[in-house]
Amino acid sequence: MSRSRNETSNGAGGTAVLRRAPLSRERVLRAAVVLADEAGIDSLSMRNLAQELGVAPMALYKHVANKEELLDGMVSVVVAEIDPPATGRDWKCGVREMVLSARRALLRHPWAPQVIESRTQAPPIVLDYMNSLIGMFLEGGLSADLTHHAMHALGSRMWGFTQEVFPTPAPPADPDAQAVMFREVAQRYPHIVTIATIGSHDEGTAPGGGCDDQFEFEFALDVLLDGVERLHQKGWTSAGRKHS
Amino acid sequence: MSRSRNETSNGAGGTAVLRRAPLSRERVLRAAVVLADEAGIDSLSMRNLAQELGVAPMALYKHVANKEELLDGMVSVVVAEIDPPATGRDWKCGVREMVLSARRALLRHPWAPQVIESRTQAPPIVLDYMNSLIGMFLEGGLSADLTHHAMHALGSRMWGFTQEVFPTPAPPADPDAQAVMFREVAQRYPHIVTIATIGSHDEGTAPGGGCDDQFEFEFALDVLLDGVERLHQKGWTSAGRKHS
DNA sequence: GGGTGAGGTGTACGGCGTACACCTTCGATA
DNA sequence: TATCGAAGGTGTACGCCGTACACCTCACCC
Repeated sequence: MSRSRNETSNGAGGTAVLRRAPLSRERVLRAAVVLADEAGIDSLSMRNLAQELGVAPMALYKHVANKEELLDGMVSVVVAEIDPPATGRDWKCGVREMVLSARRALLRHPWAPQVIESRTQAPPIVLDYMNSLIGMFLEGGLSADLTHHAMHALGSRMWGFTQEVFPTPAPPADPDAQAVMFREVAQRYPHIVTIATIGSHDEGTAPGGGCDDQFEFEFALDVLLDGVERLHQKGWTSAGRKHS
Repeated sequence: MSRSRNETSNGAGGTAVLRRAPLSRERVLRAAVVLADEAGIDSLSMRNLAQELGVAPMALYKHVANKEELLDGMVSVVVAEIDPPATGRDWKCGVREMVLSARRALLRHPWAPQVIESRTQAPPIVLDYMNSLIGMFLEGGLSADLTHHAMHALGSRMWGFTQEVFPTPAPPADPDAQAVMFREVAQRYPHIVTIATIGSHDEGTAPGGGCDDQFEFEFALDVLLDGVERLHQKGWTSAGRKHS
């Protein structure tokens, strides 16, 4: 409808006449990230994304091969947001800092863990990230052997998230039903109730009511890094342990 | 077609005339597990499962509310395969043994990790499992506080798997292309190549060629358990660390 | 000025989960 | 023994999904 002359000649070339902002892989990926951020990953269908961009669904396939590649691209966008750590630090601090930066990026995109775990190929930028993490271990003096296993031990935590399997069920709204359920739960799962009701002073009624995710994450990360450090200091090699 | 008298009166009641084995929640769940085991989780659609059972798709909905509940049930079937550890052991051995039993169960059902991670509610048997894990920590003398964080730190590893994000890409078949790619990879990701080519003596050509998953799992599990044990011996509490 | 290739469109196909109305069967009850 | 109601199974249909394929348009270049 309203395509005025004003939209013309917007760049160095000086000859482009744009009816609408032209699609590009970049634009598609960014729109996908925004859509997933705002509407949830379940709302990210090729059709929805196309609509968001004011374009026919099939137009997207001129810029991404298929939905899998779209998801790969979205992961790349997120990983590109991870900051490299300040240089010249202790390897443990460096790794810690970088992983926590990854975590900050992931928290901005709640869909990312799930999508990352579903990938079957690592995009190049993802390998770059892993490469620099490994580099920090190696430059810190850890053996390639120990570094290898440390990376495996980090697992998904190197992306800044811990898959929280079976998230806490929300307690029922009705206070009576809540009391009944609490009694039943306490009887069948006494240990769960024991550990769930310490620390969460505000909300002691439901298992795991108020965990501090950030604290849990750093706790686990530090246990791992401290453990690896200790093994390093002991001169650990996998040979001595392989069949014990 | 061929429903003979031979199929009648097959049980205690003595009056049942069966045209085919009757459906039941139990049968549906077990068939779903078998189908997922054999054909992969992607082949598990309500339609496929119904066909496998010789039944119309909608018949399944008389036994499970919807596909989510079907998946919940399948997880329950797998978790039921986990053996409780021998009693009277050190807490660390007990936990270790039980987690490794969980791992054995999971390895029999390769689809399980993915399905477990997609659950939003824990079925009762899953809570039973967590409850008994927690019980072992507590009976071992660990504080509820430390146990709580230890469980979080275990994360998905308490189910016997480590989500291997970005699995190793398969090297190209063509040996020439393989050599070229290896050079490129070594240039861009030197650290990855460094840690990938140690230890895997048979297959040193591709990153991460031949990792021993079981070893990696136990390594990480032991780092965590040892770390927790050390904190326990030091009388660790979360209070001292919460804002350091 | 005609050809070319990149980018966008429209239609259609086969799959999915499942709502809904329906039919059959069978045990419990009047 | 007649009736009824519930439990279990069926068939159809709807609205999603990813995407193959043929087509159109139009800027650009020889």
